[in-house]
Amino acid sequence: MTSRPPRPRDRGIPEATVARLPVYLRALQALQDRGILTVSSEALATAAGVNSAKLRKDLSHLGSYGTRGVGYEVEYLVYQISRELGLTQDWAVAIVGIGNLGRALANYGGFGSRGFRIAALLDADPGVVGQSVASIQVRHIDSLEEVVRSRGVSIGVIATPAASAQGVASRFVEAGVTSILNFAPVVLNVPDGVDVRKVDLSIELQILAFHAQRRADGDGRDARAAGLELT
Amino acid sequence: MTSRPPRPRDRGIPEATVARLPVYLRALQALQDRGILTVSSEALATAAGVNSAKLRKDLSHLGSYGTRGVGYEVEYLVYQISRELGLTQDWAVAIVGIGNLGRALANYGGFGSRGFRIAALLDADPGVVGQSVASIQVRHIDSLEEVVRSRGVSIGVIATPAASAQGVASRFVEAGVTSILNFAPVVLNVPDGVDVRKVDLSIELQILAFHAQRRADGDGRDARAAGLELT
DNA sequence: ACGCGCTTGTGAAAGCGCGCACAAAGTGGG
DNA sequence: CCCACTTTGTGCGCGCTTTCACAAGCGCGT
Ligand SMILES: NC(=O)c1ccc[n+]([C@@H]2O[C@H](COP(=O)([O-])OP(=O)(O)OC[C@H]3O[C@@H](n4cnc5c(N)ncnc54)[C@H](O)[C@@H]3O)[C@@H](O)[C@H]2O)c1
Ligand SMILES: NC(=O)c1ccc[n+]([C@@H]2O[C@H](COP(=O)([O-])OP(=O)(O)OC[C@H]3O[C@@H](n4cnc5c(N)ncnc54)[C@H](O)[C@@H]3O)[C@@H](O)[C@H]2O)c1
Repeated sequence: MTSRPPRPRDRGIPEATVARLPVYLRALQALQDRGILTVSSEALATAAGVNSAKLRKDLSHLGSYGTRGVGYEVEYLVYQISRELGLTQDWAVAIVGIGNLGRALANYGGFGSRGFRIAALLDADPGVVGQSVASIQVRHIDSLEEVVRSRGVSIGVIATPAASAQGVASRFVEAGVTSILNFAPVVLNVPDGVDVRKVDLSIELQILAFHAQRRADGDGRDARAAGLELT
Repeated sequence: MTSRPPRPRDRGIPEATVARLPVYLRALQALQDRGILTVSSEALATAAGVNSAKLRKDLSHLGSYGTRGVGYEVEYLVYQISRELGLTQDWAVAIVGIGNLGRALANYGGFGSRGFRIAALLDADPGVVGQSVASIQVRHIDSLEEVVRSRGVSIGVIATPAASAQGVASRFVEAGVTSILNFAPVVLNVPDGVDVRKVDLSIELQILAFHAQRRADGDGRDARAAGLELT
């Protein structure tokens, strides 16, 4: 739709690379904690569980931050990746649906450490509203628009039952939230320009089951399909 | 590798297709609940949030189950996909680490409905062991091997802190579990033949942040990069 | 019986991502 | 100063994935 040829700027980092940057970042921070100052692509790739050429190509998209013959300076790379991912600013997150999963998310300490701050918890159940979860008062879903505006919420997390998810998503969008993380097992319908990511545990299990079944079938008929037989 | 002629259906289903089959399955079951008997690729694709040509190609990997001019019979397709994914048998799942997340998973009702049965809960904390979560007694991690054997566990879920995850994974593998779903933010090291899938909420948020920042940058300097400005 | 409209199944092309392999660039020792 | 060694950055080919486009197939109405 928008013109592609007349856009010489190469701001486009491949999606696959973006998905791996957080993994590199975590590995780098682990190295930093151990007092390590520089790291080679080979070592970092091993820590991140990827091929070293892929790692180098990924990093090359952010610029040339390595030194040939030496490697990458850990601290500088942490900063560059953080900046590229937008983690140098802090992001206000609102969680809707404070049930089993919503509570676990609210109580999870690992978010705040990376620039994400839980700014609000919302639920529709009068029995839940008013409760204090992880030192945050749960507010009623009707105040979503007000909360988004007043707290500057830019990321919405949906942890409601599937039936309510689309409604919540629409309200998020209307309130101006353009980034949504959805845990409900439904396909959300949102306008262009709104970014939705889905986490679906059930799908992950089904994919595991598929491969497990295939291994089992193969063992029966084909015998040497996989290098199993551990112990 | 294996002979082509004596194998009517090609056993190799592309990975990308496998990842989408559960989505189709869920959409089909929603249609089934509404009493709909047949569906076109176009309608099902919309419900699943994909391109219709992609859906048809995906389904063609399982065989020719559609009728030209009509579409697909919902019930038959549900059966075929379920069978292909291995959901016609039931899978015993063990969850290790009964903290915030482990409890949410244990209390989640959506697993049982698709062939997955929570067979055991395990933890290392003496204060947690013995507790009853979702009507299941939490057992000590030391009994992992025994539990895996006696309950026929084939899928292991890791919801422990990152520091313990590799150890738990190794014990799962040694006990014969070849499918692992990992929620801890670490790269697990396992032998060939063991299938590990990772769910990392923190990474999802970081990817959202990246795109959100890019949109914000574009709006400031470039103005018409995305079709935002809702309402 | 036949033709019309609808929908599937699939070639073909384009796009994207991965990993090999190597030249370029830097380091350190002599 | 030079040479041997290390490690980055990337050109290139390959295979997987997506999408287009259309012939073949099916049902229905006449
Ligand atoms: N618990 C898990 O481990 C798990 C695993 C996979 C998927 N999920 C999905 O995550 C979602 C939440 O699961 P859960 O186990 O926490 O469910 P839950 O029933 O425990 O909690 C849902 C919460 O959402 C609230 N809610 C319902 N409608 C709402 C609305 N319109 N606005 C605001 N709040 C509303 C309810 O009051 C409740 O507190 C579900 O869609 C589920 O399928 C959960
Ligand atoms: N809670 C969340 O929403 C969330 C979000 C993203 C990631 N995670 C990840 O999921 C994991 C669990 O998170 P949580 O919030 O439930 O943590 P938690 O601390 O609440 O629970 C961890 C549980 O694991 C048990 N445990 C520790 N070591 C063990 C071992 N060796 N064997 C068996 N059990 C052991 C602990 O006793 C505890 O009960 C962590 O790795 C976390 O990073 C959690």
